Amino acid sequence: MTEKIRETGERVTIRTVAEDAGVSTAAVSKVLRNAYGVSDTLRSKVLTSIEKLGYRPSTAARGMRGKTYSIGLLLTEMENAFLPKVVRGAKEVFGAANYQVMIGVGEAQASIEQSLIDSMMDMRMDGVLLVAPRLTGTVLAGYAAKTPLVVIGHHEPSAETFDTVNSDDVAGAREAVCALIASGYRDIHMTSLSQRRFDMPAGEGEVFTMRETGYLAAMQEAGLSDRARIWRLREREGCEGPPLTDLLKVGPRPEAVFCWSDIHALELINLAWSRGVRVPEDLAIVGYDDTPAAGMPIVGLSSVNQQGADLGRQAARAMLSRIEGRTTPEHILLEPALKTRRSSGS
Amino acid sequence: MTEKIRETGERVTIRTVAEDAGVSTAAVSKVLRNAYGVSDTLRSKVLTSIEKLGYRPSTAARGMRGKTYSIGLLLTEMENAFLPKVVRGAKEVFGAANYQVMIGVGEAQASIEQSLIDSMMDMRMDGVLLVAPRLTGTVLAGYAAKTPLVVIGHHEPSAETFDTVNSDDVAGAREAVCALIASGYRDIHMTSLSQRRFDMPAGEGEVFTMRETGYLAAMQEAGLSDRARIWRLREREGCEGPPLTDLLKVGPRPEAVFCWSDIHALELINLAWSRGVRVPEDLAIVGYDDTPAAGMPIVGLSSVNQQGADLGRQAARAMLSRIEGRTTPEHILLEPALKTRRSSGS
DNA sequence: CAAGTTACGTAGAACAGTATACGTAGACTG
DNA sequence: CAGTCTACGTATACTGTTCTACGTAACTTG
Repeated sequence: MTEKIRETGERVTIRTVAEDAGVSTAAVSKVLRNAYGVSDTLRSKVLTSIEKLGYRPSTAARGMRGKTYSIGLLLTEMENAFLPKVVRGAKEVFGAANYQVMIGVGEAQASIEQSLIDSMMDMRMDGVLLVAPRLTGTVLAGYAAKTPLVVIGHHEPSAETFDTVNSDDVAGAREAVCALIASGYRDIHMTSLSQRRFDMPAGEGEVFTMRETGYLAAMQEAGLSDRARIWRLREREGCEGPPLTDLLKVGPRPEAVFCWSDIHALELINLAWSRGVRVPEDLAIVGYDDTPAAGMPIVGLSSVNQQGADLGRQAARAMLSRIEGRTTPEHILLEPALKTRRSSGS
Repeated sequence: MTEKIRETGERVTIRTVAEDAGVSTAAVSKVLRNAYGVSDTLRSKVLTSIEKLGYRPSTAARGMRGKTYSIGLLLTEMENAFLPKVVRGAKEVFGAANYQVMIGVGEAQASIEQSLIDSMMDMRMDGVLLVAPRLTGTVLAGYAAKTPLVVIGHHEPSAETFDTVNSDDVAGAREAVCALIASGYRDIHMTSLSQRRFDMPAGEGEVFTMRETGYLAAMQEAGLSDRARIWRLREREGCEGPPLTDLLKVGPRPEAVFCWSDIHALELINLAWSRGVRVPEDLAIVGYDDTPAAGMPIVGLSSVNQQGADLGRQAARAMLSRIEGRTTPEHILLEPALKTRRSSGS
């Protein structure tokens, strides 16, 4: 009955290896997971067979009972030039721990994000790492109940079931605005996004909300509250719409603008250039994220660097410890640093 | 014996659904795959149970016998701003066919690329789509024997076992160089990468090789062969090294430079700006890929657009038809188009 | 109305691993 | 020298699907 050594076609499975090495499949499995109870002789026998046959364990099968040694990483969109560093940092740590990272791209839609997270769980990935998701804390908690979850770029310090890793956006914004004030600017406006949810407790929410808080705090500390103004632009609208062009009109034009992201800052700097508005003489600009484009000499955009690689690394470490069994939440905050370039004046 | 309805903990499997709907697991599976042999009554019974229980099929288990409805997409690196469009195009087609796309990032190292492809196959993904891989045709053929394989940005027109989708890099380069010639430039140089393999038949190889061919052809057609010069820069060295700065020295400085990629072109345009070399008056520049940075008004870099989204879409279509069973190879070539901006003169 | 199709469902093997219970040989103890 | 402990391997149940083979009921057809 066990004699049917019929050719299984091509695929070399754990059984092929076991047969070749003259041991049981479980023994092979043990060697693979270097579990307890394997002698050196057995181990080497199995290892040579694996080598000889070019065997690779199937992650799919593995996922049914054990772990898959893979992590799902969800990005909201690929266009944001800030993400590569985060990914690189995370991959560095995960790679060292022998985890593979598979990335899903959410196209900036909550529904796509959700279906991707579901897929990652369906694939039995060992954990899911979210970067700047467009999901509410409730939804996140729902996922956290089913899989180890770590979130980057989403402030939720009271979350009990998942970890968050963030740059201190309040401090970053404050630093940027303080630098503008120190350079002598007084009429400092800010560009931000339109709010999607209004029911957030203080200290929670999306990163741009935190940056607004930092902006307002810095303005207030300098006694400039009455000059503060936040231009809320609809997302994906770009800066072509009336709001941002209005910002450049001579009448109400501020002396300086703090942009919640380089996405806005770069559009603004280009818009200014196109209309002959000199930067920083007529308009100083500070961005956020310190993307590669900001660093191009021809652009020279001052921008807050939030150490993407470190965010990624810390998040990956949190994930690993959570996979190891940690259940107490961790909420990590990293210090950003303003990178000063031409666009913010002297 | 079948009476042990002991609580399985939490997980709702195909069995839970079958029990709830009062049918066999196979019936549920059939509904899921909408296979032949399911009555409307049975279908709706199963569907309501699925809905009620919030059941989701496990991709991992699915991978063991059937397909996983997931595609592995391998990117060489994330930094290249040309990739998002390709990904978006591919996701568009895959998404419509209900496939999930999981992305792996190769960090520009062949060994990492290989381990990612292996992982994707270990996860039993239904196909693997490679973008500008650093792998040889032989290695690619090896993978193609084991899984449906489509490659973007790697010319291998004689490959029998996998498909390729490319922009016509020879034509693109020729168009770029012809445009420069038409604008009156004669001393036109090119930047490229250092060759890694020299044993390629004509018509095969990496994209920059093709672009060199197009450059040389255009120069020859204009009788400028003796003025042609290719500066080969080591990869990842950036443009800080001696070669590229040399290019800007007054003595041998060309009138125009065709860069194999915006990566070089942007560095060059910034380098020129920093040194007071006017673009295009002192030096005209044309890049390749038409990345977002090239389109910024402040940069104004002319660049060859190779329709990334279309590349992605075509590749995804090829993948789907290959998964459906096609075995004859397809080698698709798309027409690029030069986007003219300030940097290439009048 | 018996025989032959056709449609619908089901049981159970298969897939490629993990994890656990259990048997055994050798070392250690009193 | 019998009894216990421990280290090591093995057998086997288990995971969540797909898929093949088969049984049965309803519907045609002669």
